Amino acid sequence: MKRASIKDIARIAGVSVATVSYVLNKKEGSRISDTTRKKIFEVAETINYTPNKIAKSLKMSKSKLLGLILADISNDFYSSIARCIEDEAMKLGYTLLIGSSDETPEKFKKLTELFSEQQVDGMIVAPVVNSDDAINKLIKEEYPIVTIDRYLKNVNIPGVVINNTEISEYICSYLTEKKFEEIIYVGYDTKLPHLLDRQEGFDKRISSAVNYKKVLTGLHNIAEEVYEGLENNLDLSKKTALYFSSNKLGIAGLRYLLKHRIKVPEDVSVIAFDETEAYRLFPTEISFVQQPLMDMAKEAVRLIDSQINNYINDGEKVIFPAQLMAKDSVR
Amino acid sequence: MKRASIKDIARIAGVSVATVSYVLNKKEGSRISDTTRKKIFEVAETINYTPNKIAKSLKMSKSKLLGLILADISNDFYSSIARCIEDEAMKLGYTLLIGSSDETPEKFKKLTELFSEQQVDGMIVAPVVNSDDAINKLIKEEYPIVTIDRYLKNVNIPGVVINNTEISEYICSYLTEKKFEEIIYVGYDTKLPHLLDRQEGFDKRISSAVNYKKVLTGLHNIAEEVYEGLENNLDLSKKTALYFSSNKLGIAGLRYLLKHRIKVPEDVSVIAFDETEAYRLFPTEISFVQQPLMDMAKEAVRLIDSQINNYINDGEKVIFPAQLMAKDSVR
DNA sequence: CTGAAAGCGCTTACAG
DNA sequence: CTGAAAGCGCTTACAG
Repeated sequence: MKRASIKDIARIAGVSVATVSYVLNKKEGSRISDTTRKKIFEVAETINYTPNKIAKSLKMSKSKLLGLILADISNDFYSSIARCIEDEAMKLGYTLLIGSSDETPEKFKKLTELFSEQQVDGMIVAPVVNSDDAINKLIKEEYPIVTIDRYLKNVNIPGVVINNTEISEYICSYLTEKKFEEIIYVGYDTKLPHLLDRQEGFDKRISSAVNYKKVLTGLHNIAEEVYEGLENNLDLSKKTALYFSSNKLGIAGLRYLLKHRIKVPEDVSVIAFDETEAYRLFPTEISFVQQPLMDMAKEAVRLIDSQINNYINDGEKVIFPAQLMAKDSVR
Repeated sequence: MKRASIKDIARIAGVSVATVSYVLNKKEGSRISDTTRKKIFEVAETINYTPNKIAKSLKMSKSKLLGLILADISNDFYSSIARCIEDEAMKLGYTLLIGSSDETPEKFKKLTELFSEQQVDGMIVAPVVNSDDAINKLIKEEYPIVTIDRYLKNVNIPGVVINNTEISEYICSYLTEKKFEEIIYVGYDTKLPHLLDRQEGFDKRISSAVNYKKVLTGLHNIAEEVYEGLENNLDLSKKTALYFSSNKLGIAGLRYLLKHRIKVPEDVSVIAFDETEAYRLFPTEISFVQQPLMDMAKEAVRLIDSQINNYINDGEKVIFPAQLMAKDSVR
């Protein structure tokens, strides 16, 4: 599958490669006669020419490739983000390299290296715990990079986030007003700042009048740990609300309730983070926290593109408001 | 962010670029003294050298890039496949470009062109209706390409598929034995061969004794059309079974049942294609058809890799067996 | 209006 | 054991 090159076109059309390059790139300034222009397009068509972007990239020091590092592309939340980013990136002429870090700094680092070697023009990443080194290395090289969804403390790069603290504060107030006797926050035992924010926002607003418990799980064994946590903490004799701070937690928790035939909202009330089709197969419509993925994706791509074109790392975070979509799962 | 090159290393270490290239690539044959070897690694480390794969790609005519074209990366089924393929590809040193075709031949074609220009070494694709031209063009160029999940009639390329016809035959027999009075096949009104296979397999085994109906929807307005189809066809006075031939159809259908408080399996029995977390939040555990995604991904990557290393298009399809995971939704 | 030439960062056959 | 040189497929400043 030897591919035709610009040189082949030049030879066949009887012109120089320079001329071919000019007409194929439709450069304004260069005035090439319509005859040769036509000829060149003709030849290109007949020999089925496809430009070699790799050669162009090398010459131009621009690959029009964008790296996207997520925790796990098979997770609903991330695949939705990936989809939005794909669309936005394509609008600006970028092609996406996608990788999943699996929440491990090693894999994360490996992906940044891989992408960097492949000369991506920039990266959009959801950092994992202890990925500081990998990211700082990129920053030192002034590699364009922005975060999405997550961020890192003490690492100063632009990114898009949601108002994690505030939305959790809001949820807490919302639940408090409903006079629950007990509220269980189901979250992660992690150092990821955006998740801690969700927790702290909740903590901040919690009334001393309500019985407040936390169930925290690791990032890897979610279902089992949620089951165990609920088993040990859920007390149906009290009017209780559950707040799941991610889609995975929400799904695990709802499965627990289903399995034990615990009715929502009759026996217990539920709010879960993120939007996922799964919630919609639960017998009760679940109140959930919706993130504006489309807007976030658009902004992330805009940020990375502007950084690529003019590198300035002001560490600016663009904050989008998440929204409680109140349904029937809270009473 | 000017990056260090092999030339920089050579200059600082006081050797030629050839020597640097040799040691960095750890070539066996070339015997470079341990002193210079050490020196070169040292310099590379201190100036923070990252190899430029683009330059290497150009020289070697190998990019170690793989293109993956799916219908929609945000669909559970495809994002799971993508995840498996990502892992397998990485094992063989490939990096993944991912794109979503949205079931339109235009977008599909655009992606093949984009990927081809980016010099991917090969593509793994789930073709859409009328993508024949785009694919034939690649074949003519002897571009390594394999299909996954789907295939095209009259287009001869290797690929991995499941035994769509047989599994549907099996499901049909399985349901028939249970003496349903009415069976509704919910599928797509499409020309995609793998979906037609599912339908034909079912048709083939259907007994004239049972009342057999089909609800077919377009690829784009699934939820609404499933609702309407069930509204018009579901007759609860009969002992009925529903067979949803994809996860999207299954989810839409289950939502319909939920909304109308139709109990599974008391009022109606259900089998759905594909595995998705969503099914697990439905009050009844849903019997579903499981595809061996991991094996399929592995084989797809193996196929494309072997095609890349030694192009022979024998059009061979590797068929994996899907499996009915019988749960509580059929009685 | 068109072309010769340099150069992007690599690899490798060849020579020494 | 090491280096000079060609070349992968492009772009572009410069010259004519």
